[in-house]
Amino acid sequence: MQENLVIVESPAKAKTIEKFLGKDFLVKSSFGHIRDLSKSKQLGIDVNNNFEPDYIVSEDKLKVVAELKKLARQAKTVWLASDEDREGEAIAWHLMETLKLDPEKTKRIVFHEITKDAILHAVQNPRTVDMNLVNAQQARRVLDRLVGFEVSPVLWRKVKEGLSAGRVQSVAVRLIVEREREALGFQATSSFKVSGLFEPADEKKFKLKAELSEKFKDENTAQQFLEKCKTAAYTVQAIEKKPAKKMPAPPFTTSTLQQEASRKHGFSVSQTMSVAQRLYEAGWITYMRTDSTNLSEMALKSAKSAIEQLFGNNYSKTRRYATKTKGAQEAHEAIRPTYMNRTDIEGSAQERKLYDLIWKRAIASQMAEAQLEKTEITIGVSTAPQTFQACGEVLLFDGFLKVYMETNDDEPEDQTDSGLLPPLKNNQSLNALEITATERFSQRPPRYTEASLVKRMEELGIGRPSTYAPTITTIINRGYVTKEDRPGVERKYIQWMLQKGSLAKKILAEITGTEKAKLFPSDIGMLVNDFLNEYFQNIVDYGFTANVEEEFDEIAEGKLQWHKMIDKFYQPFHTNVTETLETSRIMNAERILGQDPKTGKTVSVRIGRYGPLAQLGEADDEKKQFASLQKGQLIETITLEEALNLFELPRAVGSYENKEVMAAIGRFGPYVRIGSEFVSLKKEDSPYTVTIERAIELIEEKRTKAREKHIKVFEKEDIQILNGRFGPYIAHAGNNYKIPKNAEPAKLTLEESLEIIAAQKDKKRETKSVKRKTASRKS
DNA sequence: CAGTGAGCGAGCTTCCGCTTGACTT
Repeated sequence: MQENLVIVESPAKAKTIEKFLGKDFLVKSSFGHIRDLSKSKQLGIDVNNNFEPDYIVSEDKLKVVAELKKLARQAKTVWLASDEDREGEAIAWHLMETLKLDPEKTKRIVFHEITKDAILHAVQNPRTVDMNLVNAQQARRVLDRLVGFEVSPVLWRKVKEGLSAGRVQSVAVRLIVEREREALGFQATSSFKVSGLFEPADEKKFKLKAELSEKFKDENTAQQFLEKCKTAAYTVQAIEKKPAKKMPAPPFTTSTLQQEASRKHGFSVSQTMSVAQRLYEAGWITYMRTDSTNLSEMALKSAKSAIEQLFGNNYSKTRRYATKTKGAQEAHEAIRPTYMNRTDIEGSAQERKLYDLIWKRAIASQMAEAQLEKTEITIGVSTAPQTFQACGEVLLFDGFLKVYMETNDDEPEDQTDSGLLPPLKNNQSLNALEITATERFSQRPPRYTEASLVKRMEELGIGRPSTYAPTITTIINRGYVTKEDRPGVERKYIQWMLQKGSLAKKILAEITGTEKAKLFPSDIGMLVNDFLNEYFQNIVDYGFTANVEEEFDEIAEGKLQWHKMIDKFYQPFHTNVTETLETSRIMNAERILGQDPKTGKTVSVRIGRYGPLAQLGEADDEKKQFASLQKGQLIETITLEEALNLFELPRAVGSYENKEVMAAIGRFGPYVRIGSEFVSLKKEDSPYTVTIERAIELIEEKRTKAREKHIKVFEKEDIQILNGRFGPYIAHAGNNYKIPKNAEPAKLTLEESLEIIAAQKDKKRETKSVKRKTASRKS
């Protein structure tokens, strides 16, 4: 039995460290926190006794704790090596308490990078658990419990059961609700942008595109300008050349990795995290939950040599990045490849894509800046004071751009023409081939993507790298927010063009406002947000976390007692909770839309037991009718006309096979129903107008498809050859198997089918064991 | 899978952060 027991937070880290420490050390993992506030009592906190927390070992940690307890008893020295931040220090303290460790034989150590030197150095410089830091964590934990467990029940009483509120999630919802209202209230304004296509008057070798320095507010002034252009002479007034440079971005943190993986590969935030987790466990990258942009000295060195080898000495430039993020704890390095010279890895397509991104970003961060030359040419118009500008950019030295360029959140609408500009001289005269004035609209604020929400949360200091993805899941699960696509709408715009001396107007169309995988608030999300804003303004204040963080810092420095800080917060907060329970009304977001012109009955919308609904008739009307609001409709914005339309469904379409055919909109979109048979409508059909002929066509189409579904069945062996969405496949014992390309599905024999199944089962097992192998070899 | 919307009023829901599998579609 080893004399030394080292406890870290993650099992992958344990494996790595064990290699460095050698035989005398046994390295184990606590798998994160081992204790938490109890839930059995009211709050898990005694608010009348200095907020004494009631900690219990979490259900899923009982086994780990039992094992660690046993090993700790057998060890001479226990080394607590959890992260050097608030949470890590608390984990160390909870281990002390729970494992009943003897302070005499317990040592607290920390290291910032996982290298042999750093770890040996840590072992030689042990300290004791920092109670101030632990107390800062207790304050954080207790505050979050108090807020979450006192405000949520208010929502159950006043809004709807099962709802939740919290310091982090409620602000995340607020961001989304406010952005939605900005978008809904947005009024686009338009202006006219003028561009010209020129060529030299003497030699017609090349063409040059340039833009007018001024935008015109309306069509009239734009048109007037074009009139002036009819008789104008154009000359080059100035050519200006300026050197410029571009700097690489710092290496990834959790939040920036989530943003780039989303922009470059369309990964969701949780997808990025689970792929990164696999890369970490296989030993390809450093820890993926970090807020630090720092790279270890070893990483800097190996990046330098990798860059020099791959691109040459002039491409390398060692850079150290300071972390600017509010509330960053910096217990880890930035996310980077374990081996900087490893340009590619084995793994799934997703793993390789994400690794590639991490490698490029880390390498680029240690490369020279790009050198550019920017050129700006000004073209004068003899009949008007405005000038045209052409901008060009020439790359003199690519530097870090050789491997990586960060993308932007706000996709610019028109690309500025970059590249080499043609050789022109001052005072050279030009001909205008065409001059166009195009109507352009101001951009509506875009809805948040998961990743852009994380970015905003990080800016506000709300949430931590380990909680960004789970927070998004929570607000979606509570029904506050949905992630969806919304189609754009067609918008007309005007274009005037001057060509060969004559002016012509065109009306063109573009699609605008398309949203893909964006976050939209639901009615309940908006209602809860409004409720919290009214009664718990301080909790959903954007500065709330930042303010309490300052106090947590004071606690960590030993300048403030944690229960005093909590007491100062709790007294007014709790009074507010009690008063709100007594005074606030039950909220259902009811809106009266007006009267139904046909019946004169009142039309209203509100949140009911199963979600938002429209109601025709007053509450005491015995014949009142209900209809659910449809996807994308909000109580806040629905019109009387739209609400009345909801009562048109379900609609009797006609009859077929002596049965009535109905059309309606369900959870999965518009459908027609005959008996208990449901058939989805196609994009071009509408449940309001679909005819019986069309309905029959759709029903028969579906029936034919269902008949064709079964290509072949071997009943005895439970094997079916089926036609699926992605083509034919084999179904057996609850699993599906691909049919090889060279095989003909209809002609497959039982033996061949069994072979296919067996072969693919083997493959599955193989890939699993390969993964396990790489994991144990590398980490 | 495609609905519901009133009501006895039981007994339940809920937070944030630190970790990794064990689950299902």
